[in-house]
This record gives sequence, structure tokens and C-alpha cells, in this order.
Amino acid sequence: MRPLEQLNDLSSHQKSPIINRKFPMHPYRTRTCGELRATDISRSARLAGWVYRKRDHGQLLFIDLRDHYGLTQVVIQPDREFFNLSKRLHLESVITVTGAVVARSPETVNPNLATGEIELVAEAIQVLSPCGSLPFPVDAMEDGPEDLRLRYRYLDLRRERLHGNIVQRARVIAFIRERMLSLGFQEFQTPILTSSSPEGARDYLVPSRVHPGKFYALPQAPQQFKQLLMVAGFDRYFQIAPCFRDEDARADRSPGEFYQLDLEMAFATQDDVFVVVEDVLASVFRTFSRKPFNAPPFPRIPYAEAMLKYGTDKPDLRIPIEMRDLTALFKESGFNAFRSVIEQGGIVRAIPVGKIAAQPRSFFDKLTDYAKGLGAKGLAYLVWTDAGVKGPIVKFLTPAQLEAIAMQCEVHASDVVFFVCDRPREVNRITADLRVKLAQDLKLIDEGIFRFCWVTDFPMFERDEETGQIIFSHNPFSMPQGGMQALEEQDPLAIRAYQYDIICNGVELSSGAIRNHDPEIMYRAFALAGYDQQAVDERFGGLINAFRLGAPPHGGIAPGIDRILMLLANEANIREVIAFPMNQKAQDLMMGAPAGVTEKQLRELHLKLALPPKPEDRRLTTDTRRQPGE
RNA sequence: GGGGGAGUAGCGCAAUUGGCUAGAGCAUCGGCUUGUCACGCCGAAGGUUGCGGGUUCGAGCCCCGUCUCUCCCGCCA
Repeated sequence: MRPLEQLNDLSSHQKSPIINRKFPMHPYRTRTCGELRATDISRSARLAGWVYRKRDHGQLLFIDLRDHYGLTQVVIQPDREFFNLSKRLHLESVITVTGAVVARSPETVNPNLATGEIELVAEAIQVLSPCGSLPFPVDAMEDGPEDLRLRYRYLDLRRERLHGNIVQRARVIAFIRERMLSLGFQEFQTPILTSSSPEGARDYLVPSRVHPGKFYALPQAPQQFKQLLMVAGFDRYFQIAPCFRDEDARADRSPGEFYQLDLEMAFATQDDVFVVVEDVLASVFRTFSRKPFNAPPFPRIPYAEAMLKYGTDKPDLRIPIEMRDLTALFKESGFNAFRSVIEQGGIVRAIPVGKIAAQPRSFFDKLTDYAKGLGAKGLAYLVWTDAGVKGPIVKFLTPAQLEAIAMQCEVHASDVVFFVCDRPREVNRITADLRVKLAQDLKLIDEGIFRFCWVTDFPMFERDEETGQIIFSHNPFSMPQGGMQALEEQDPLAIRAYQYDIICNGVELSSGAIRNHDPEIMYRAFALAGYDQQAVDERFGGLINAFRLGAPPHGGIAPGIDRILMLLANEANIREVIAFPMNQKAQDLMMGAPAGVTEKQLRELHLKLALPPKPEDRRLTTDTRRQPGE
């Protein structure tokens, strides 16, 4: 939630621009609605804006006139010929008002308004654009239904919160550009129409008219281009880059397209990248948020440690819960339910939670149900009470084992330790969720702070659960730690990459890596993942060739702009920081995208449709799109 | 592709176990109101309870199907 003073302070958006005030008077406005102060009293002024609110006192009418810059109260006296017309003005009509800036009497000054010391007494009013009936109120604090908001996005964007978020976005991006330039980076543009990259997310494809049967792809990220710019010797690249991925949406993942602060550095180590990102993020968060955050350098957590302590590679460090592995202890215990799972490769993860021994039985029962809902077989726990250790599994453990658990989990009086036992992958998924759920239910998360961290040393490879094959676990272009020697001598699953994520409050802001710029190491890495040299050349020939012609070691990262803005604006949904977002099903309800095309267009592109045998989807046809005033 | 939640007037919401002629607020329209600032007062209009089917003497409520929005899983190098 934003503080109350911001909700009413429309003047915070921007300083008023300079408007030509010379004779003859500007036809629309001489000043903005956020500008007039006591020092302007007895001047004349012309304002233009939207009718935000009206207060009709019969023989006196107040209009709150709103523009991008603020709100000014306009007074309309009953003897003016436009008095009755003004009374009938619909909210959100656009008008120009000319009049005198007048001091408010002391008792009528509005201290909540930047322009609250004055008001404009109207001498002339011109209606520039009348407003029909609104699909939802513009002055309401509550949001309307999301599909209506998206359909009438331009109305929603007039509303204080969203308007402020988009202004904030513009400011943050401008700030980032300045900061990057001052750090010696240069901004580049890279192609939007490019080729499909076979790894990664689904591509958005654009058919070629000139080359029948061939397609461009929109870039999922300018990954190869920025690396090629390094090969070209530009040294430090950045771009506020649009990225296109045809994957399903989440609350923090915009479908279709999103923006990254994409950056890449030549002759850079992992530490060099971290220093830059820490500088940029810290300066952005210091400038655009009042919340405190941990100062750089941000803690670095190896991937393996993050999975163990938090069950996830994007830990929310605001949560004061760190998990422990107790597999060895339970392997020797009399608790057969766990022991048999361990013998089949399972592990035991303990979740110690402080000072909750007094929670009622229902708390534990509900949590157990929740865990089962996640796919857990159950939820074991031990409670350290004044009268000793209690809990459903206490009878399976010896006093020495209980003591060992207390030691390893650093248990104090009234603490509780939960246990989950399953295959490693399941344990991570379930305990990561439980840790967050516990923190939410017990209100352990401090909403007033940001906690940044790096997660480093990601594994280079992993085993595909279905096929059993070795696959790249993240970016195939990352440099394996230990280089060629590691690839040749180590167990592939033990090789780590110079691959890192930056996390804030459990939100993954970005992935990055030091790149593999050596063709021989690249071929070797791909070979381990089952691609022969020919396959690599076919897919990444351009990049590999470049690396044969003098490539500097380089690395980079690409923090998500939209997610940074979500954190700064304290918004739970990414659509609230994007001017024209698509809905969850990747539709633009305002413009009606995606849309059908004509037969002629298809013919020119050498395309024929082979539609699935489903009833026609009528959601986006024009006849269901309502227009204002209906 | 799968799971959860929601859908009642233009908007945000209410309607005890299935008993209802579906309500009040904001907006709209009409009237009153000279100092409000979410102005106030009086009145009016506004509904196929998303849609279709079923159970029942009776359905906003229960059941089945379907549509829309949303959250999550899968997916996101």
C-alpha cells in the first residue's frame, strides 16, 4: 500500500513544463493544474484538464480540474452564462478554464492539496472533449474488474496509482540510462527480427514474405548479439532491451514481452559484473524507494547452499528460517517411514521455527494438510516444551538423537522443527513452499525492507528426470568452472558454471553468466549434453565462428526492469507497472491482439491455416468489444 | 495441458439452512442546496444473479456442462 499522502498528491508526477505565456494567450492553457500557488494570487490563468470531481452547491459549483501535474479547484459563480453548462458537465470531460487565481479564505484552504491555498475563479469555460458514461470510476480507490481495466487501459492509466507507476517507470529507466553511461557503458540497439534460437523458451515467429516457408523469430533476449558486440570490441554494452518469449504468464511474468536491463562486459570476471549490478541496483533502490535494504556487497550464496537452507534458488532472505539436512541422523533412527525412503535415495530436511510451541493443535493439523496438498506424504514435527520434547514422531527417536537434532537445528525453548522426507527434488519443492507459508502465517516477513543476495555456482549440467540424459541446467553459453579440464575429468553433474542470479525478497531479478568464449570448450560442453560438433555449428555457427576470430573473455547479466519496478512500487502484479500489458492469456483486450488476418495477407506469406477442431474463439472479435457510451 | 478462486445493477458489494417482490452505497437522470474539497439532502431509473441444462413446490444459493477473469503447477536457455 502506498502512503496516504501520495494517493492524494497528483502534483508529485512531474514539474510543470514551461508554457508560452506571451500574448496572445495560449488557446488551451497558460499554467498546469499542479502549478498555481499563493504567489500567483491576482494573476489570470488558463488551465486545461479533466473534470475529476464536481461539488454542486446550487448557487455555487466547484470543479476539481486534473491534469498530469496535479489538481486545482475551479470555482464557478452562479451569474456566469456558463454556470448551467458547467453543472451538466460529465466527469472526465476535457475542458479549458480561464479565470483569476484567487486566495482561499484561511478556513477553506486545503492543506492536502499542493494548490490548496488558491482556487481559479472561472471567467470562461470551453469544452474541448465531452466524456460519455464511464465503464468504471476514475476517482475510485478500488480497482474495477481486470478485463474492463485492460479494455479501457487509457482510463485506468488516468487513475492515480497506475499513472504514478508509469511515471515512476519512466524515471527509473532514465535514471538507469544515466547510471550506466556514467559507468562507462554504451547503449546499443539489436535486431527485433532475428532468427530462432533452438534452446530456451518458445519463440514468437514472423513469417517471411520473400523467403517462402522461412521465419524470423523475435529475440528471447539479445544474448548472441551482445556477445558479438563484445567480440566487436565495444567493451561495455547495455540496452533497455525488449524480450519476447511465448510462455504462459504469472503474476510476476508478463506474457509475450518484457524488458531487461541487458548488459555485457568484456575482459570481465564475475566480481566485475557484481560490482556494476550492485552499484546500479543500490542507487536505483536508494533513489526510488524509502525502504531500507542491505548495502552492497550483497551476500553470495552458492546454489547448493541455497537449495539446502531454503529449498530454492531464489530465497527470500527476509524470512528468518534456515533449513538443515538430517538425512544421516534419520537413516540410523527407528523411524521406519523415513528410513525406507532414505534407503531409496530420499533425504530428510528439517525446518526449525522459533517460539511456536504454544500454537494450538489445529495449527499443526492445518499445516500438515497444506503439506499434503503440496504432495508431501505427511509432515513430521517435534516440539520443544518445558516438559520435554513432544510430537508424533518423538517415540521413534532416542534421547541422543533428539539431542543431536536440537544441536544441529540450534533449537531453543519453545521451538518447533518440522521434517519432510522424500526424493531430493520433492523435498526442495515442498520445504521451500512450507518455509514461505510458515513465514506468511506467522507474519515473520518484514514488508518494510529489501534483502538482496546473489546465488552463485549453479550446476552446469543436470539429469533430465524423464530421459535420464545429461542436459544443460541453465545457459549453454556459460563458462564451466575449471574450463576444459573440468569437462574432461569431472563428473558432469558435479561441474559448476560461472552462472549467477540476483535475488531480492525471493524475486529472481536476473540471471547472468561469464560466457564460454572458447570454441573448443563449447564443443566439449555441448558434447556432454549430446550435441555433436555439426549440430552446434548449425545452431550457433555465427557465434562460434566469431569466437575463432579473436573473442575477449566476457560476461554479463540482464536484470528484469518490470520486476524491479514491481518491488519499488510494492505491486504484487506485473501488469501494474506496464502501460499496456496483455492479460494472462497473452491478449491485448484494448487493441484486440492477437487477431485474424486476411486471406491476402496469408497468401503473400505463403501460409495456410490448419486450425484445431475447436469451436471458434469469439473473445476477440470486434462485436464483443464494447465502446464507451454504450 | 492440469489444479484452485471469482463472476449478483455501469462500478465496488449484500442477500442466515434452498423461502426473495434480489438490497443499500458510488456513478447516471430529476429536484433542492453559496464554501465544498470522497460536499450534503430528497426522489427516480437501473437486474435473464456470466451462459445452458438439471434437482426441487420453490434455486443467486445445490448438481452437471460451458464461458470469462485471475492465482498456481507444467513451461520460462
